Amino acid sequence: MAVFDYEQVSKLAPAVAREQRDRSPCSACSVRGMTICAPLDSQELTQISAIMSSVELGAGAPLFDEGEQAGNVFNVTSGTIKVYKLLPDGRRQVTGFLFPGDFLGLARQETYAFSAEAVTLSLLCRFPRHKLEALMQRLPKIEQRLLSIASNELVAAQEQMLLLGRKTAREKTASFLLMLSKRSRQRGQAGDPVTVPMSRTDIGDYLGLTTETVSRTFTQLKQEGTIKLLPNHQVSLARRDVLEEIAGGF
Amino acid sequence: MAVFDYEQVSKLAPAVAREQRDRSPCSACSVRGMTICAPLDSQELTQISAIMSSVELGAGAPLFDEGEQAGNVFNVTSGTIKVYKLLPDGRRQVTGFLFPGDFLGLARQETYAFSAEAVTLSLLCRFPRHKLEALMQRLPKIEQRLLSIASNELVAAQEQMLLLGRKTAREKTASFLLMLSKRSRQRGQAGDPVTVPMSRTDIGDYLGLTTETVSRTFTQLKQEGTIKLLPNHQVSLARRDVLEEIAGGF
DNA sequence: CGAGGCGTTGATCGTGGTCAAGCGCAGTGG
DNA sequence: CCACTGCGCTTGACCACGATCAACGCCTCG
Repeated sequence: MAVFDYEQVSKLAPAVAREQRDRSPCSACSVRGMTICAPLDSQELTQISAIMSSVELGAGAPLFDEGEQAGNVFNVTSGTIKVYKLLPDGRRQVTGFLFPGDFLGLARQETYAFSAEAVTLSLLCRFPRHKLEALMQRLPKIEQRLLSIASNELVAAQEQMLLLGRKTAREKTASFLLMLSKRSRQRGQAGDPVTVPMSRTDIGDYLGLTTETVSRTFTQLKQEGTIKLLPNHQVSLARRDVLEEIAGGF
Repeated sequence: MAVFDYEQVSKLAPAVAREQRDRSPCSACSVRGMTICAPLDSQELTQISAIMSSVELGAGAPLFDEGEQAGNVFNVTSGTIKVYKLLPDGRRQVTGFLFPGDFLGLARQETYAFSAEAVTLSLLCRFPRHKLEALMQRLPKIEQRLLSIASNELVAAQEQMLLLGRKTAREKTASFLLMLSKRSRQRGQAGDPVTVPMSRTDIGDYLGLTTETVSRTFTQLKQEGTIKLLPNHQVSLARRDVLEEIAGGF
């Protein structure tokens, strides 16, 4: 009942479900090696944890909306977040999925350029932007780390543009599964039976396709024996080599 | 004869046509306010100009190719550059056009993630990466500026993903023209009869369309009276309001 | 046990791609 | 000086990939 209760809360009181100002949880952080905290020593970790608070979001709970005052930046520590933009008539483009270790909220402007929402139950570290900026003055390592993160995201964004502009539905889908698998491995999890926590609609909005086309393409790949659809949002990349061939250089 | 001669050179000896190690041309730089040099005082400009050299590219001349060792970063001072990625079978996605003031080559990895090529006769400032990084240690302002540039590019990349994944040919084309106009104004040039220096093929590869579709859409917009096609790669946005309505919130 | 959300599948449609031809213009050589 | 060549742009006819519209099965949740 307790769990259920709080999921209710996360839906009703949007943005932030539960938060606490932990003293120094960073030392036990399982994804520290991949976040902005990676280059910091234990003394510096204390400094950054002093300005940090943690946030828990239930599945479907919004983190922030496009156009909102950009007061915080975040680090995902568990769960999956989706980031998207909308057209006035409701058409949606998911510009990215974020997993543990990923950074979120880099926006040099005053407002967020996109919306963010939890796909599954998620935990994040939250840093007030002005405090982080003040800290950056003293710890330039953080700034360097942010630049490095931004550069990597830029490379990924260009790859995604290639996918959206020039790949077929089949190629997009294969690329997507390989991307999930690669990122799963990067954070030390299994690369083969890969977890696909997001809905067909979310996948479609990420790949520039409709749910129906995504579903059909999955079925097609399954019937060829290239992938296997398992229970609990798991997909086995039975023939990774074929998938890579279809994806076309990813 | 001299001018003609050197255009020959730029086509035959690809990458770099002409270069010189000017002493301090930065003080006269017309686009300094929008580049990485913007936050520097005159003494710091001397330092950065010491590691800089300038590059001139003829129309169509490549600057670097995807996968190449990423030894330099660049600043465009005049002309137009296109940046693109290729699929193994030759399909191409132009991920961006660069104009005077734009920065190029940010790649935290060892190799370039994309190719770059001159659309028109262009001039660039070139900075060896390792030297710029060394300079960044002493002038953290540069690093901040780079982070700011990267953040802005990231926002633009997300906007482009929305365009590629979710807009129609008509919407894409309208958005493209408005983007050109906006950027032209940003660097202090006319916003209305806007210069469109790139070919229909380049536009198509940027918008995820074919040349034929781009051409047809231009014709359609022209016949409606929304735009006017003028000589010398000029396009008049006769009905900017209509264009903005078509573009759908850009 | 009923309701609603998500995923799958089928039938049909339409936007934009493909294939092809022709035009205009610039550069080239006779 | 002017045909010839080649490229970029346009236009037309046709096609196909993925969208749209619709129905249904399955599972979860109430």
